[in-house]
Amino acid sequence: MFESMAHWLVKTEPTVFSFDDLWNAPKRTSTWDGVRNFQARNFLRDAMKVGDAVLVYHSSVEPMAIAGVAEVVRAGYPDPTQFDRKNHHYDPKAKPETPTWFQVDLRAVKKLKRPVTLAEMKNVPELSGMMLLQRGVRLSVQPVSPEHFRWIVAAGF
DNA sequence: GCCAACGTTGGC
DNA sequence: GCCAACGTTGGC
Repeated sequence: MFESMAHWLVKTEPTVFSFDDLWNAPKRTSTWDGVRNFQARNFLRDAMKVGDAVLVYHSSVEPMAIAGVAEVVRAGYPDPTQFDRKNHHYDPKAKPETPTWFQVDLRAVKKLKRPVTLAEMKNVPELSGMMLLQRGVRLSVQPVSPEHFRWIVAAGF
């Protein structure tokens, strides 16, 4: 079971929702909603499983960095914001019978003592294959190899 | 604030 | 089904 645990990275703009917000949420848990990209949706819907480990990355902020580690506590289920007309993420084409967008629930597990910055990661040869660091890749939910995951957690400890 | 890169939409 | 136009992401 443990060996099949997958590793992920999710991006968030901390001005909207930060790792600290997750850390301070009831039970340190929150839904991870609002993803509106099909490839990311597929990971949320089909691939992320309870117990999977997740790096939480802060984008569009100084410094851009991995802020902490979370775990999946509920696997993919329909994102209700797609049906909410008043929500910024409302999708008029989505139908409750056949939801388009999915979310998971995440629980904060570990706050890195030292955020691991994008600038730092770019200079680490071992991380050069990370999807996050590839030119033009802007997936907000992406898989991470166990090696890359371990390197980052160790660097931030 | 800029803009490269990418995803989506819609006319044809 | 092509592809130009448009919108978004997200680093710089």
